[in-house]
Amino acid sequence: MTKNEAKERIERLRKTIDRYRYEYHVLDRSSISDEALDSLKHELSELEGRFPEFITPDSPTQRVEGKPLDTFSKASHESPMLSLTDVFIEAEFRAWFERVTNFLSRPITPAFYCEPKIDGLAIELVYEHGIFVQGSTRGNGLVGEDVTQNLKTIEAIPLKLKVESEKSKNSIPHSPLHIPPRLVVRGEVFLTKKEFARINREQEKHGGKPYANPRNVAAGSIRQLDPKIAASRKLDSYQYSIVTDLGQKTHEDEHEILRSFGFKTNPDTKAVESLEEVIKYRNYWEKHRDKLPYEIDGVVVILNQNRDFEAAGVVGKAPRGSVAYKFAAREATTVVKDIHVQVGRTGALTPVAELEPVSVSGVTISHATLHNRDEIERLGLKIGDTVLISRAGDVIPKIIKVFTEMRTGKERAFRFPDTCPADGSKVVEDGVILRCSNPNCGARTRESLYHFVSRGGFNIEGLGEKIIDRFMDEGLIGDAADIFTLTKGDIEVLERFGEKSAENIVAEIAAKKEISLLRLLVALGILHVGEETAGVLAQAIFNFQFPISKPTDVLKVFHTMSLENLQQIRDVGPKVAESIYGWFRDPRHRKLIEKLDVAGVTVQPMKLKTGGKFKGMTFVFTGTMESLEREDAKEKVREEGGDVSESVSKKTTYVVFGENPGSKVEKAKKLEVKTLTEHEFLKLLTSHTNT
DNA sequence: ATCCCTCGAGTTCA
DNA sequence: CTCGAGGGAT
Repeated sequence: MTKNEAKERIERLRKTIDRYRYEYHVLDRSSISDEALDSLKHELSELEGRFPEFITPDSPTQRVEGKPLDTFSKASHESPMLSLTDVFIEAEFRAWFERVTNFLSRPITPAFYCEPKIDGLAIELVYEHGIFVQGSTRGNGLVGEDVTQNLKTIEAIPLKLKVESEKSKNSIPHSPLHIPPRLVVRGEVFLTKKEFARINREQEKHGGKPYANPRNVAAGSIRQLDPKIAASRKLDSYQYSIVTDLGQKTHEDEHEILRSFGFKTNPDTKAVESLEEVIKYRNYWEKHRDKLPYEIDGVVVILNQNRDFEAAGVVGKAPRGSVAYKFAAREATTVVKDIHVQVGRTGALTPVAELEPVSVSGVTISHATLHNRDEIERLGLKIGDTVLISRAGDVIPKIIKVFTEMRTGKERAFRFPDTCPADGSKVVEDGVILRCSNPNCGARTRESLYHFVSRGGFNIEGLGEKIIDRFMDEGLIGDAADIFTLTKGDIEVLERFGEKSAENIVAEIAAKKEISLLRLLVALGILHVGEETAGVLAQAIFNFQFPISKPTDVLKVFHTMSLENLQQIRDVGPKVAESIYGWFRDPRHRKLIEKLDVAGVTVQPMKLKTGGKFKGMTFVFTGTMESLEREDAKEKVREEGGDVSESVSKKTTYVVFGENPGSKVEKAKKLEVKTLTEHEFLKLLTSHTNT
């Protein structure tokens, strides 16, 4: 990057950040998430680090946050309300503890108190003789806004402290004997995800733009002049610390005392005694953050011994004895370097964005699919744009927003090619999808081969895309049938293939020569025929007029069927029928099937179980199972006459879940569909009761 | 004609 | 996982 380019980018980043910061901090209303804003700020400070000559005093990196609004009267804090230093990775976290130890210049016992870091608004509450008298926001740390009236609408905040009975006083070790004349506590006001979603639904119903995050709405509600608005939003609040000295020795004590006074505290906090346990706690919640009813972006770690915490003092605007151990951001901003077009098995042209690599949810992302032409238009994306990306379902990278204000004018519009990038054939439209018109397109042949050997199809392990590419490029194979006539000698002469690996591949291929009718139909890659439809077809044609034992039998059967015949089959309508009909009448496909026969591929006789014990039931699998592969499990269900589906609906009989189940379990609960663990499923499978 | 349910296809990274 | 669209129900 040249100096001039850096200067321009720095300026644009500042402008963009300022705009969203204004929305965020002053209007409590933002169209982007904090993570997106952080990502932009991060790039800015990095650029400023490389080009310090461009740092200006008004840069967002130089600013101090949070000035109180004039609309509220001011409330001074008894002691400054500090912010927290962030750490993201284990090494940074360990470094923090080392810094503290060094600073105290004495070894301290690693005793920490951990709590979820809620995405909300920090508040301070003052009680006099047990009565809530004042509540305030953080403001600039020294002076905040007096929002007492609004805080009074929150049910989780007691208006009057609870007085413990003599009996319970004894059972709670640190419960104070008396209500102190003055008590100052701090905590967080937040919105549950559910309430946030409800408010956004309302908002959209009235034609407004949805809010980007619950923090903004919580802050906005508390900073309303009209308490009725705050009351209409069901805000929640946890308190987490006591400013007043009541003789508490640890942070854990403070939580206990808070509870005894009738404050609501977070139930998921934990006192631990080692760095490892903190890391475990943090990683646990990173994985399970969706289980919590509120948004969190990390965990707060504090030295549990108040003596240590206080001795550690303050560094900058943050206490040294505490850190925010944050999760990897789920959103980040980056730049689209280019857009290229991929050709799939069906000839579909898919645009893919090449990104400046960026870390999202702890994984470096460098590509993101753009699906189709419409998607690019919808986003208004140009090559060179600065974009916001996330991972759909925490897996698939996705561009969610284009920062048009970051444009320099050098961005190029992307033009979809009129010809296939792989072979130059004409491109034809098929709904929103563009396809290469040439059925023999090289890219399509290649993709079809990948599909042929994939799980679902012939399931030839050890024959991945890289190796297929290699074999094709070496001229060893031209189509799927050639795979079965590969010999050890063919392979072992290739560079980087030894005798042993050649042997393994050949053995694996030979072992998969016998295939079920269902998988054969999937492997062929007929448009609109996936696993489900293949299953239905297999049922329909097996023993149709003659038994099927080899690939050409399949060919014969389909040649006896008219379009009308095909449409008699369940789940087969005009489009699917047309596709199947045409496929088997294509001379190239006929030749392929004949070659498969010659190569020795055979079709397993189908165990046609009428009235298996799963008849009429539909199973959905999710997560990883220990004892058996997902494909095998599906097979077993089908053998017992059951159906397997990929999506949960009210027609689903059972959802079977293994390790790390996806969202399907949630959906099952919502639809009141029964769920089974792997163990329960196996028991059901081996039981002999016909239900 | 219209809605709802499902299926198919394509996609990323380690 | 998500989108688009095929198929079947209404």
